[in-house]
Amino acid sequence: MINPTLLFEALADETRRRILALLLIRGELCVCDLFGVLGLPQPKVSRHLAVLRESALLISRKQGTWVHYRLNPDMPLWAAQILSAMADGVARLEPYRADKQQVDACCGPDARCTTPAQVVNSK
Amino acid sequence: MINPTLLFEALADETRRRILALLLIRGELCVCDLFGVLGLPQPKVSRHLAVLRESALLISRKQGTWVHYRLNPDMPLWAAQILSAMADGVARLEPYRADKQQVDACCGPDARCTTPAQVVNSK
DNA sequence: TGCATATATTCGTTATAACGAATATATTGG
DNA sequence: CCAATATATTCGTTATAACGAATATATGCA
Repeated sequence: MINPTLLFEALADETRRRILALLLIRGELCVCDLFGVLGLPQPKVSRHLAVLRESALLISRKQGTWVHYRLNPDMPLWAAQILSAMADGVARLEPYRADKQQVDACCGPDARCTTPAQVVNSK
Repeated sequence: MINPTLLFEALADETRRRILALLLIRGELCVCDLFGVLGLPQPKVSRHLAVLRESALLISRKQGTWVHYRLNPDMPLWAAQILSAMADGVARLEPYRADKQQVDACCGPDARCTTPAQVVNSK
């Protein structure tokens, strides 16, 4: 299901690595959280999310107007190992480190975000 | 020393993944072995080897007119894990599978090649 | 020195991918 | 239905990267 060529093309872009690194920490984030934390224009983030979806690294879940992205849970071991090692490799570098602090500050250090979408979900 | 951006840009090209996968199996190969096994023009392979050298994934060792390439032994764990997982991901796919058979046929299933260079070395 | 072999590099072209700006779609609530 | 919000897509442009062909370099040997 996951193809090495698509996976490595996806990982060749820093914005996409930042998104993946955030989702490895967070589990799930909506588009507005992502472009808020990354400080990038929404269409840019949306296009990169489309690439990650097409490479089968991410899946999306639509809830009202919000779309939540998370890692594809049906990922082969080798692919999950690559993402995990990538996260190790970037953890101490900018802008990844700032991204992590940003998402912790915005949503707290725990697994789940308290974004508008999450507030809605919890009602 | 190894930088995630350069690493993932290097891995985004299939020829470079084929080279890395062969070196993970073989340990060390010279340029003539590589372009022989890959069935690609020598200048093309040489340019891709330069990219892999500049990304610090490979180091080269010159012996006479031959240049031997191998994985950089001073690679951080996360980078080595990515290469290892990449090899797992491609092992059953073409052209990687055929490359492995080709290099085994040409050099025997053991760690060292019996290329012209190797023959010279053993004298 | 001169030739042959192994490897590297340059050059001009072409394909690919990222971008900003603008716009489209879709869902919710009044 | 209309307005507001969240997300996605299109379009034209620009930057990047890969390519084939040709050439350069460097080493070994007669």
